Amino acid sequence: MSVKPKGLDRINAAAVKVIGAKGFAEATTLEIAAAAGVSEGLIFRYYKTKLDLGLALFKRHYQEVLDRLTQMALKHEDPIQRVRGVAKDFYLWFDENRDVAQFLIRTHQEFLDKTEQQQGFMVLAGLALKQTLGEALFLLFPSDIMAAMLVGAFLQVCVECMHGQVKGPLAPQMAGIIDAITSLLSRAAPAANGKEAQNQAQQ
Amino acid sequence: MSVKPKGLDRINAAAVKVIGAKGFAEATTLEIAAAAGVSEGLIFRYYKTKLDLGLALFKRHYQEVLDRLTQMALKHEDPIQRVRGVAKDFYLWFDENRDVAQFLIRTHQEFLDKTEQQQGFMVLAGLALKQTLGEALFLLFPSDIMAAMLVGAFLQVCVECMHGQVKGPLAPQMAGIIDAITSLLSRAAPAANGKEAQNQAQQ
Amino acid sequence: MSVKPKGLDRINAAAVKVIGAKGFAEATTLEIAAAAGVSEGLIFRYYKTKLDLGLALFKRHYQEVLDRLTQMALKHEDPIQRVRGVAKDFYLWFDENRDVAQFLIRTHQEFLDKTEQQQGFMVLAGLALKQTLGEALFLLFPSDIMAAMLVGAFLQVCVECMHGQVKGPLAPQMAGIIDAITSLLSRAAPAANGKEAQNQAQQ
Amino acid sequence: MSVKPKGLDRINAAAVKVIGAKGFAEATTLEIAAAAGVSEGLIFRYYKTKLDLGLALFKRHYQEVLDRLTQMALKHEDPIQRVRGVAKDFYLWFDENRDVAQFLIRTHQEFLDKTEQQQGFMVLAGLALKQTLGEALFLLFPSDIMAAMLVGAFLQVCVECMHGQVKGPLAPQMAGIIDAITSLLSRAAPAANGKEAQNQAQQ
DNA sequence: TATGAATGAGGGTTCATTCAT
DNA sequence: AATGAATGAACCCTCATTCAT
Repeated sequence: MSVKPKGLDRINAAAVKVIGAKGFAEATTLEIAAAAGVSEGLIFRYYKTKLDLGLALFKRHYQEVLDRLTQMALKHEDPIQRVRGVAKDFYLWFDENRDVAQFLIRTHQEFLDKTEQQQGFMVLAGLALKQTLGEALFLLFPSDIMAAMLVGAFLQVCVECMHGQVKGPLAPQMAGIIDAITSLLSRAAPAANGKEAQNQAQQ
Repeated sequence: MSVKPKGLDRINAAAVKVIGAKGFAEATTLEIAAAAGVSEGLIFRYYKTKLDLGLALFKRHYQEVLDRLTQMALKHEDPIQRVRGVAKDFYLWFDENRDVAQFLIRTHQEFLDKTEQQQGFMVLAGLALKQTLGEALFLLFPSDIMAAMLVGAFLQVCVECMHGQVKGPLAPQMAGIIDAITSLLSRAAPAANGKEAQNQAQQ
Repeated sequence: MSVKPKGLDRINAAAVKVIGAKGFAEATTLEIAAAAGVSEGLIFRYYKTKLDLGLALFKRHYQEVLDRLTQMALKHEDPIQRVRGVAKDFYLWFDENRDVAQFLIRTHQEFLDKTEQQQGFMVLAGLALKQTLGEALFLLFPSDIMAAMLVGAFLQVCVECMHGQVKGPLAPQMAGIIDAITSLLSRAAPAANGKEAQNQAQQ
Repeated sequence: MSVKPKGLDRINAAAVKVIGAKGFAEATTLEIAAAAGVSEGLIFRYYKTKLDLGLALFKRHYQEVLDRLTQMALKHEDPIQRVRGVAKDFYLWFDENRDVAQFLIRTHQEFLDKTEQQQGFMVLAGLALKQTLGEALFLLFPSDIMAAMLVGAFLQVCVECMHGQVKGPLAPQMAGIIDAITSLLSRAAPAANGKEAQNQAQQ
């Protein structure tokens, strides 16, 4: 088993912090090196290019959070409880890993295109929606759009928090909202299926 | 017969398109000039700085869309109808002004801070929520978070559309969803009632 | 006789003022045009290049002041009186033509090299020295150095005035000094001739 | 055996030479880099700005020469001897440091304003005049004008030398002139007297 | 492994000069 | 005679990347 060099860890942590704070393009390698307390050249011993660095970190942490949320999803049998658990855990993760979260949220739009990653977030959200509300809903509304709205609603709270428009730890504030939504879903799920027939008739 | 637009107009159009496609930092003035079919130097006759160009374009178009949505909001007395009208018009605008929409959505996070603009979107969303669901809701849940979720849900659809995850014109696809949501709101909001449902059914 | 176009005059005056204030390199054609109240392009109807403009103006005004001082020199028979008259008139000219004076003083180092002008100032000063103190002096001291010192002493006062280190109209302040110097010269001239013999002996 | 100077040193030397030869505005960073035998970008590792480079070099060398002349002044008790020593040393310095001298003389007018430097030359000259000729003189003539004339007389010789109007090393040529002037001063100043003349004659 | 001096391609910006009107 | 939009060369400056040590 290889001994992980100390320099690399510091570079990675610094890169996540700096890129998360300023965006990938605005973050300079000099700045990252300074934040890591190493020389600029050392970065290129571990990564061939700056993009390599960004991409590697993105893949790793994106996979991490995906794994964590998947793990959490497996703890609940009931689809609605599953959504509730995952959503709450997501904000717990956000509060505990602000640096990584900020990094991922700031970069995922530009990095997702450059990765083989299967657009995990959206797919996951679509899956959750299907399981929660039933397949039937998607005969009515396009699943990709529904997934986008779901993801957007939860993500935007983080974005506003990153920009200081929303304060403090999110998990406690979101807990009540998530409870309310899931309880709404419990009642809406059968209703949606009922309404579906009506709406389809109207079209 | 359209008059061939010259100089400034072509620069503005090209800047909106290029910056919208690649982001502000990644868009180069040379690229913008090439897209406009003019020399690079000409840009700086009209704008002191690249940032000036971006900011000026942002302010103008951001104000335009805000005005348009405000205008649309005034057409409806009933808060829920207002939300419905504005939401639908928003996607109409998005479909008709893809370039501008893409530009605004890509840049608003970084440019809003550099403007005196009153963070219009979030404030507007918060206001709409208050009027629609009643003040009472905000004793339960923080208004800024609710506004963020609302904005995020509607905006993310555009974002996914920009990235090709969601296809085609959005207005037709969103119409049904917006109707469903507003009808859901009618039942959720105690202030609004059956006649809303009637109205929707009549359309 | 050709009618002098009004545009040209305004350009010339503006150029003298702007170049005199900021130096040739720092003055832009746009600025000159703006100060003249004409379009930038018009400058190039009258002058092929910016350097042309500067050089033409320099030659004209340099010749003017040289002529004026020469004229003044002719009014006095006695060499010492001649120096006194010319020196006093020089500062009168400076006070009355601040713009032109500033222009000439700021540009003469760089423009003199680019002209066929016979380095008029230095030659004139050398001539004046010879006439005033006698040829004999130059067996002792190199005439070009003496001329440089003389010119430098009188010019530097103008320079400091231009930079605000010396205040107000110069002519009144210099009158007394010039009188003192010429009266000193009257007494020194024979003395210098006397000392010359001694010094030559020592070498 | 001289150690081959690297990086910063070569840039500094090249900048002094190029700026001294062409003036600050006309000297380009590319030219300076070429003269130093380094890449253009390296300049900006050591100086944030071209102006920074010019100003830093100016401050350093201006202080150096001021210190040197002050040092020299302290070696003489008698004011007139002091002036004589400083003046002669000034031209010695000029001959030995042509590059730096040319740089300082060409730039001091524009750089002195941008520095906290206390306008050293003029103040020094004023001080020297007071000590040499006595305060009484300044009841007659404004001290700033007298200082300007003194500085101008000595500086202009350098300027003409820089422009090739005056040839060769200046120190030997100026020695006699400085002696003559100081001996003239001895007779003009009531405080100083015959023993000065004696001292000079003995040399 | 680690440094940091050095590079060079490319970006934003300025400005004298041209040209259609 | 006069305009001012348009050009393009050249400038200052940034920064990812390389390399000798």
